[in-house]
Amino acid sequence: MAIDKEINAEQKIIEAAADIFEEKGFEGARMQQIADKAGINKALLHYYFRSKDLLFEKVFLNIASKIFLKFFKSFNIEGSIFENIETFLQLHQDLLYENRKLPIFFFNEITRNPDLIRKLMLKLEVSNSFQLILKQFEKEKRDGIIRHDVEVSHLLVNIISLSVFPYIGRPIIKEIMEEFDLNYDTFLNERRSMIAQFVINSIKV
Amino acid sequence: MAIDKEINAEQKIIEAAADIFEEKGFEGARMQQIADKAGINKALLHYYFRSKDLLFEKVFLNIASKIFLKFFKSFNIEGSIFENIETFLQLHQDLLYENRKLPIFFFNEITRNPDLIRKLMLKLEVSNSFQLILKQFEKEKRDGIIRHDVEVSHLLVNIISLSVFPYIGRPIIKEIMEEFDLNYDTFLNERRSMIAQFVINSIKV
DNA sequence: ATCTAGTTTAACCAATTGGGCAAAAATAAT
DNA sequence: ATTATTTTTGCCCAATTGGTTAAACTAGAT
Repeated sequence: MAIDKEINAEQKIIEAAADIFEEKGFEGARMQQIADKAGINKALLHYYFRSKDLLFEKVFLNIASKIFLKFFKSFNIEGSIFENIETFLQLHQDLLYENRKLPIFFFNEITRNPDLIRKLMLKLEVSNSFQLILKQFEKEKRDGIIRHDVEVSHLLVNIISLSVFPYIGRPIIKEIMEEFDLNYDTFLNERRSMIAQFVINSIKV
Repeated sequence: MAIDKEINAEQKIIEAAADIFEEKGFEGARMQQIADKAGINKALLHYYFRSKDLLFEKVFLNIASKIFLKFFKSFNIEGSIFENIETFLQLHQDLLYENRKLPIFFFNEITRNPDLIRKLMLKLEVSNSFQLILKQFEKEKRDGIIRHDVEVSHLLVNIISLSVFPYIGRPIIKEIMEEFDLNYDTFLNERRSMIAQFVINSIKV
């Protein structure tokens, strides 16, 4: 924390804003609250970022870029995706667990303002990265590692759905489970191996 | 529309509020906008519902109840779920397609205010209804219709994940698909049969 | 030491927002 | 027809919010 002292105002703002925006969303976040959390005067927010919109855009693209890069990186593995599916499903789960609040935040904000997606896609090469994954799936289909009748774009969406949705549905899943004395975090943990098995069963030849 | 004339103010407010809240969320919605859409004076909102919070709660529970009831109803089918999985996955997809904006709205609001879930569960018997579905799955497991190593609670979450997530991720899925001249609605349509196949492959004996 | 450029603050502002109130209009009861 | 009750409206209000501004502070250059 001694090193943290040297951090400049601009960076302090970005970090505080990330926390507040992630928790309250764009509409619910207050500039004053961000300033308080950053420990600076509210006017500094405008000095560095002009407006709430611009501050949000900066922070949003920051957060989303980091996660997407880590996600894409997880696919850079020797050997076929099919054979390593358990490995990087574990990586995804780690990523999700460390950023539980991110999914609902991300999807809510891009629904509110779809322009954010376009800006994100310009900053990263989102489409390209997805395309690379799909090509790898296609190759494994041709090589007979994956069933021939599997539609790869659906496979990718399926994997993401199975991983991400339980985090989006957390409040209701948690509440229902607790009614039956079950634990939500245990449930998430079970899914780590379960999702892999579920997917493998559906696509193995 | 001639009959609609007879509709009273209270009902007009509820319908207008549902539209606005669903589109803008609680934080983004404005009481004035709801009044305008309902074609009545803003003070009437408070006359009938006291506050924005109470109006929202009423509307939210209304919307959520309707959908959940329809969802649970879809499981009331003769014969095993496994054998009819295609049938009611179709029903779910119809339900989702008619209410595309609902999922992200619902999950965002219960994340913002988890108390809504508790109130919903008191109004309906959500836990009980889910429990019934799980029991049916268990029975089909014992009867050897479903693989014995399938964990039924995960199966249910998997099915819901595969169905619902593509609607939550709509903005980004749509944007990426359009980059490759593919159509999002077509994609959703393909999933109707695909999800069933994907699930069947994972749980058939 | 003082000048200069960038940084930070306190105080302020206009606009918006949820909400309240008293009068008016409509409806029901006598 | 008149009274009582409910519904609806116009107008107002205090609080909040994003944003501005001018002054004060800081540190490096001369």
